[in-house]
Amino acid sequence: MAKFNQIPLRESDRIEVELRRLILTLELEPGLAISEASLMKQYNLGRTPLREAFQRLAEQSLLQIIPHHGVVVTPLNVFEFVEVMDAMSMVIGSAAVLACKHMTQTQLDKLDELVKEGTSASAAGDFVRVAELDYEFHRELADATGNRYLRDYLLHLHRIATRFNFAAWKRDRNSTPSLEEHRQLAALFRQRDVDQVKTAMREHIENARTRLMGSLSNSD
Amino acid sequence: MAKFNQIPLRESDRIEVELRRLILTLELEPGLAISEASLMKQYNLGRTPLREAFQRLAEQSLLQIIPHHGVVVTPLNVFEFVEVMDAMSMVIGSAAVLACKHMTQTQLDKLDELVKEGTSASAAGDFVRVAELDYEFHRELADATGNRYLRDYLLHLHRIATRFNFAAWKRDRNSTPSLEEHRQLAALFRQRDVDQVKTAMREHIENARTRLMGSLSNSD
DNA sequence: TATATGCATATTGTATACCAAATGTATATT
DNA sequence: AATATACATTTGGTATACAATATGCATATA
Repeated sequence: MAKFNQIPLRESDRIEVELRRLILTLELEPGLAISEASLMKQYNLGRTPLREAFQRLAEQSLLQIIPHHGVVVTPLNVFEFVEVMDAMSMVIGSAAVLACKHMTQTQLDKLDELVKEGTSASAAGDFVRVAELDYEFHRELADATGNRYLRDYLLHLHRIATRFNFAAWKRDRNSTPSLEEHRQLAALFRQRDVDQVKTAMREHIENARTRLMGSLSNSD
Repeated sequence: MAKFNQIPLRESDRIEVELRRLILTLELEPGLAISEASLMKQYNLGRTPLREAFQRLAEQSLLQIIPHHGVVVTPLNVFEFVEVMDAMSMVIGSAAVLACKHMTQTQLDKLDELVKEGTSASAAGDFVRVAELDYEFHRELADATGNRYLRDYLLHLHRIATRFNFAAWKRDRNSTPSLEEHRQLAALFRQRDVDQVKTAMREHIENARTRLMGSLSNSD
């Protein structure tokens, strides 16, 4: 009788999540060639769930499958970064307006909580956690837009951008997402100040762009 | 020495393309449950390429994989349609501006050619072909933006919308994409009239929205 | 040297058999 | 009617074998 109540976790889901984590944090280096055999041994998996995870991650632009050649972690380059941020800039304004209008009390509280957690994670120098919370912050925002397609797009772009965030941080430990801006944004959302939210959100993105461009443009 | 020269076509690619075609044209009815076994026999395939195609199509929101239950063609409902069109509206203006600025002579010619082909396809009552050409038109536009992420997003949204186009057409044979608007747009692109292109493109989307809403809102 | 050719090898792509896990349905029980 | 149980079906995953293709290396040719 139980119908989709508790989703069983497939092996392919587990490895997908794990690989995505490794890719986003750059623990799997951009451009790295991945072989099925090594991952099969390393994670004690069969080929089926592994290959299915590959398909999904490739569809998410995190892997590239070159037929009969192999799987490669999608490389990073500055041009791609510019395109992601350009794309983000085009929609973040509309997204912020929608989110501001629809955001629930619960979501507002969640934003505050994320900022608080982020502050301590930042103080502890836990960049991985900071990046996670940054993602969660933007997820609340994306959810609040109430538009599924916009939501998925925003989070897709954010994930792509995350890799550049890590790349910048690895070169310059001072290059971290701005907690202060998140705090400010959370406050503006609570005030339901649509115009200010829109402006602040656009600035937030542009600040992230310039901050990362500085760290990324050292060679490469 | 030959390196990635001619991409070999995998079975999983062939079935992915075929299934996508069937889904977009509604030959595979929204909500339909698909069984591996039947498709394996019907297309004389093994499970592996079939299941990998499923993964990719699910990632494209065209299929839904419910673990241990089955694969379902993603259902259609009016609310989803509204969300797609809202999402499209948010980016189509920026996209049009970029495309207008970057469009090459070759692409301008291609637009004219697509309009011409569309006219004859429409005269012949070949709706499938009209829909194909509509997609190609928007693909040229999306390509011309020069932003990969924006491009992929636009085409993703267009594909989702395509299913609603077919749904509307099946209820009302007079509900077809406006060739005249495409013709007008092609002319404006050629004139490099950014402002007019932007306005016309927005109207094009809104017209499509209202046209389809009329056909879709009869029950369901 | 440079290029071309052919073969051996490794890896991916596909097919198949088998088992485990979950679901849906039918039946039985209260 | 509602709940519980048993069974059949389907998918998820493993293991294995084989086919198809790419790569590397050795050799041959200019």
